[in-house]
Amino acid sequence: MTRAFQPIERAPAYLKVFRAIEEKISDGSLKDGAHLPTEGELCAQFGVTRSTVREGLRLLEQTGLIVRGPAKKFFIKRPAAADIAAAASKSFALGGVTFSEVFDALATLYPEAARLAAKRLTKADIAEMKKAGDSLTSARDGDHEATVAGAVEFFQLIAKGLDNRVMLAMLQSLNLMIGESLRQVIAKAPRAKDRILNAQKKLIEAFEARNPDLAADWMAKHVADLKRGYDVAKVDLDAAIL
Amino acid sequence: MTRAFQPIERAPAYLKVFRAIEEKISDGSLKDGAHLPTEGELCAQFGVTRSTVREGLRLLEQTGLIVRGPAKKFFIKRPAAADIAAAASKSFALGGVTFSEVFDALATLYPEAARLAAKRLTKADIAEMKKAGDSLTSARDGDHEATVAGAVEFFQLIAKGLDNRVMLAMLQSLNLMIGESLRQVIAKAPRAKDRILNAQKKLIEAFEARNPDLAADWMAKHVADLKRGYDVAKVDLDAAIL
DNA sequence: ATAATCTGGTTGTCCGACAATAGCAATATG
DNA sequence: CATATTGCTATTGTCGGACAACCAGATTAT
Repeated sequence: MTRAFQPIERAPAYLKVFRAIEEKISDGSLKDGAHLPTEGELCAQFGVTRSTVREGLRLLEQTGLIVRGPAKKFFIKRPAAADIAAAASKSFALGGVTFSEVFDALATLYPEAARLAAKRLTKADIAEMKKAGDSLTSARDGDHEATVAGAVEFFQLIAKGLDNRVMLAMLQSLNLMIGESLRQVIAKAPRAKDRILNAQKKLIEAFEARNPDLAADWMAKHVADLKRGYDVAKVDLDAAIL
Repeated sequence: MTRAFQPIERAPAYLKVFRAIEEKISDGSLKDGAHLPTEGELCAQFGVTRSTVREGLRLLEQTGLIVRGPAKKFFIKRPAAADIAAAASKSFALGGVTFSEVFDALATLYPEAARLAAKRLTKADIAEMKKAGDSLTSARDGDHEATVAGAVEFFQLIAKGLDNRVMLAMLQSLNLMIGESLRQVIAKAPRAKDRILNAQKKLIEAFEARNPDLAADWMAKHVADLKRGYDVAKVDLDAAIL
């Protein structure tokens, strides 16, 4: 039989509020940085009560499309790579992914990232890496926290230098997840800092020489080294991260 | 002056509700698949009103930690790779990433994914790929939708076969984002289907031969071919996806 | 036994209210 | 005059109660 009627779309009002605002953001009617009307104003426009509007706002809030500004007003914000990375890594953690999965991804992605980096990093990027390396060098030897920070910082700089928000978000989410385990490794592996510094030096050289293969190679070694660290530190690779 | 008092922690009640439930989920008190108490019950336990509880629930809902089951009850769900991928790709789209960024990531990740796949895919995985290939082969020639579906399906099977949820999520988010542009390419590139099928065949051979280098190589070609398709279809690589 | 109906519990939405808060203006203080 | 204090106002956060819509399961009718 021919269907004379389409099913009418039934969705809770709070969802419609959410979608309506999301739509306005994605099509550009609500520009990045603009602020949302007050709850009362939204009630009037949508013709629903504040409770309903507020439920919609909670959805937007959690999606990261709006952020609180001064005076508790909401401002439109298009999600940046860092937000996506943070949300993803949190979800991964809640989903119970293991160290081994994270490490696996790291070992797969980062050598290729390094390869790209050798082609794309600007002189300024490389200069920043050197500076970060210097500050790590001068850090007190037993300062594990500084070593972890330095190692992650280096990864971050590579990711940023790729000039690709998708890859940046992916690499950053790995960085976030690897942090804790790195802490354990560095605390227990005696010569970790020196080995990290050496790998960074070699990588920077490869970047400066614009030698993608060499960069990928050293990054692979760097990651493999980290892998050995896991064994030394007796990190259970099959355990869920955090 | 010495501070005698620490700032007392002030957070809206709805946020506390969210965090409390999130905490119970992540520490395992609320197991996957269990159902949340009714709103009324939660009100009683937290000592807040339904409006407040509901705002907290909206946050959980959007985070993907709870899903609606029968009778509109909420069930606990630890986020799966597919959820993370969907959320990430949506955020990327809202963030305005371009085709070129997505393609760039694709070109970087997938050859490595294929390399891993050659090592890890089970016979069953490969059999499934063959079957998918067969159904694509038998699809009507002008059926672009089936071709797109077949191409994406193949990518999905590789991603799944890696047995790594982190990589799965990343690859899936790329798959989601590439879908639309793939549609444009296939509609305009006359011999697209044949070339895709050929690449798939070669890849499957490499998988069966357990030859990682060969697999990576063919995947690189496959991706490069897609790249040419973009030129032919005159897709603006600097345009935002969707 | 199957279909139709009732029923209790739950969600979605509304209304109205009020305390807490933050920004801003008016005022007091030096 | 400049700065600190206070008061005002708009907005948010929370409350309580109310009711229709809805759904699963029990009950009744065919």
